[in-house]
Amino acid sequence: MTQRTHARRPTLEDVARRSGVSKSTVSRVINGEAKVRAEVVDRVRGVIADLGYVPNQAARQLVTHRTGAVAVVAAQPENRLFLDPFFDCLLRGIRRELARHGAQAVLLFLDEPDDYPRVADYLGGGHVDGALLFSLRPGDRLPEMVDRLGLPVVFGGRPLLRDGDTVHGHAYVDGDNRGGARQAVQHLLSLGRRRIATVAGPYDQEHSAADRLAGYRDVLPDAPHLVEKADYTRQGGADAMAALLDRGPDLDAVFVASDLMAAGALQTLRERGRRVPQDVAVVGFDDLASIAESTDPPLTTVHQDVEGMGRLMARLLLRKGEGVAEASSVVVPTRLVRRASA
Amino acid sequence: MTQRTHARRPTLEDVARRSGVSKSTVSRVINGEAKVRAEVVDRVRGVIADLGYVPNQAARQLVTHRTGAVAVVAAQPENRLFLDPFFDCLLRGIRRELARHGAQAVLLFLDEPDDYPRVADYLGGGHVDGALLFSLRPGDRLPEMVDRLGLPVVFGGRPLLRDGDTVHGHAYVDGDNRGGARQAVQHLLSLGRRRIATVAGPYDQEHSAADRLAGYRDVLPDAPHLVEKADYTRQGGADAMAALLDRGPDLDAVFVASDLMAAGALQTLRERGRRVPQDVAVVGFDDLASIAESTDPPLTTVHQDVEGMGRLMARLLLRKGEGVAEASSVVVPTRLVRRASA
DNA sequence: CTGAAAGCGCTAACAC
DNA sequence: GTGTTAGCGCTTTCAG
Repeated sequence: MTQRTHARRPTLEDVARRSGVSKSTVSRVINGEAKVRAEVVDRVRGVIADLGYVPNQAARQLVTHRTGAVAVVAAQPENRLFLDPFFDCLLRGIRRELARHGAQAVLLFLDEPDDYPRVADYLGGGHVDGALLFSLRPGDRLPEMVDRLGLPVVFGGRPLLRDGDTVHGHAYVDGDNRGGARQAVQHLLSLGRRRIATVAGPYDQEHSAADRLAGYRDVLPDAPHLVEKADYTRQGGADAMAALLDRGPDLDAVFVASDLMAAGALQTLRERGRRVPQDVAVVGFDDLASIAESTDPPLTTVHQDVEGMGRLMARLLLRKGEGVAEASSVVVPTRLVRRASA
Repeated sequence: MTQRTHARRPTLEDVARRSGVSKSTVSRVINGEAKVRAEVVDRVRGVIADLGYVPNQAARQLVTHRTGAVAVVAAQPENRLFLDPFFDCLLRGIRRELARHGAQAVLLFLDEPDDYPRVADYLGGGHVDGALLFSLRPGDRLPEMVDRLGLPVVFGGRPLLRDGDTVHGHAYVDGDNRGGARQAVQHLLSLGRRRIATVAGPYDQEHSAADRLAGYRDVLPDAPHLVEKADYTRQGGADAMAALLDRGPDLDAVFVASDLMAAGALQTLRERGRRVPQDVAVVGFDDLASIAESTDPPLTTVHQDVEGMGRLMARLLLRKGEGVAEASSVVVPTRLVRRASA
């Protein structure tokens, strides 16, 4: 004898009847069309409020083909995403820009293999007007799944495919990872440092990491490379720094491929009694205020406008949804921000 | 002259025509109903694959009133959520349980005031079958908005209302914050500690923090309380610990209301040259593996089955959606996990 | 400015 | 087993 709690929700028809007008008129009021008498508008609005009427999106969607929602899909390997302020910042940019256009961002996670078909169904089911895709593993099958659905998509970071090549026709937004890394290493060089090591990101997994490492190599073409790979986490950075010190005790500078890892590296350096920047100069990457400004010493790092990148992604997607030809990809420039660590 | 990229997507009708059966039959095949000849099933399946047909959820939803999606809504004050493994863990539990039932979790953030109406519209628009609500500020208006929509809802943590009272009839899942805090402080007492301080959470903002502080007071009814409030962040914990040491240099134990803050507190203690646990015993709260097991020394802390709480929330919501009477709220027990810090 | 009518794509009785 | 028939709640021509 359990009783359903909610009565039938009021429909457009109910509102129409109560206001003594037709459904069309109510619809016009709701959608803010101009050609309705002010008096009628008020009456209808009143009834809507009275009844607590909320439009049924499914019905509306069925005819307009628009949902007002955009999916942000992120693979979440080993919690990385959640603990990295980078994503937080990017997401904020996305949300703000979408909000400006009245669209709701909904975040989906890709975690276990089972998630793929469900997420693909969701994306294909017309729940959203488009999707922003992130941190997919190389060769991830989601891009093609989404392709087949004909859903507008923009990638965060240049997508890495199975064959190591970039998808054609897929719009993406990325920072200038290689150029930024060059700036960082050149700066260290200009400081007179000669034994410059690097803590790289997971360059076999992510383009950004591979590109930053390439930038390091660009500037130091024949130096004996002192490279240690980490996983973009703070702890990973700390461990990699330790390994670097073991392998090259005489290093006098290090380019760390993310601020979060750099924070870890600084901690290791402190524990090992190296002064920063006197003994070892450190440059990070990202310039996330929450990290770079509060490390000890504050971090010299490569700045990316992360929130701006998020906004840009949203804007590209929205434009794509409007059927504007090929939304082109964009690479956002970086610049070095000097603080105390180098 | 921009051209829409995608042709009209195939509909159920198209599939029916191509397979030489009626729409109903195709519908039956799709929804896995038994009473269809195997031969027909195969044929229809073939056509579906050929055409790349994907059901239009809006249409389906319009008649079934089900979406297969559940919203997880979280206020995200000052990035806290994203940087706290607690939420990560909870969310994992939620996602796993929902996935088991074939439902997709979609995460929405409440950040700026503008977000409220949009999120309320989204929730009320029939995009989801229910919502899981988190970390709302006291007196948050979302609960009533959602109430009016008649959307099934379960809260994470006992909801704090404007008048400081708990909503009636709202299901919630919470840890035994007060009891857990008592266990922690009693443990410190049993260790022979007598000057027991506490780093509290934002007790004016969150029930969990208020309850944990109450538990501390329960055990130490007349001791001179050494309480410092922080904001559930690592840095906040570090700062609060410093303040505590300034105010009570002779303290010999501290109960810190979250593992993340405890990690910060340990760092401060180390910097101030206090040995843990010899000089100061430390107990945390949450028992998040990613933190508690990797601090130095490993953290003695109050264990909560966070992932389990997430699963439970999902289960309660699903049950509610099925119209099962009042899904009751549940308080999950805690237990002390001894490691090296106390 | 407003109303009538025709769907959008799907499911669910109900017949056959 | 399978087809027929109504809608679900909304927007959108098209008349008036």
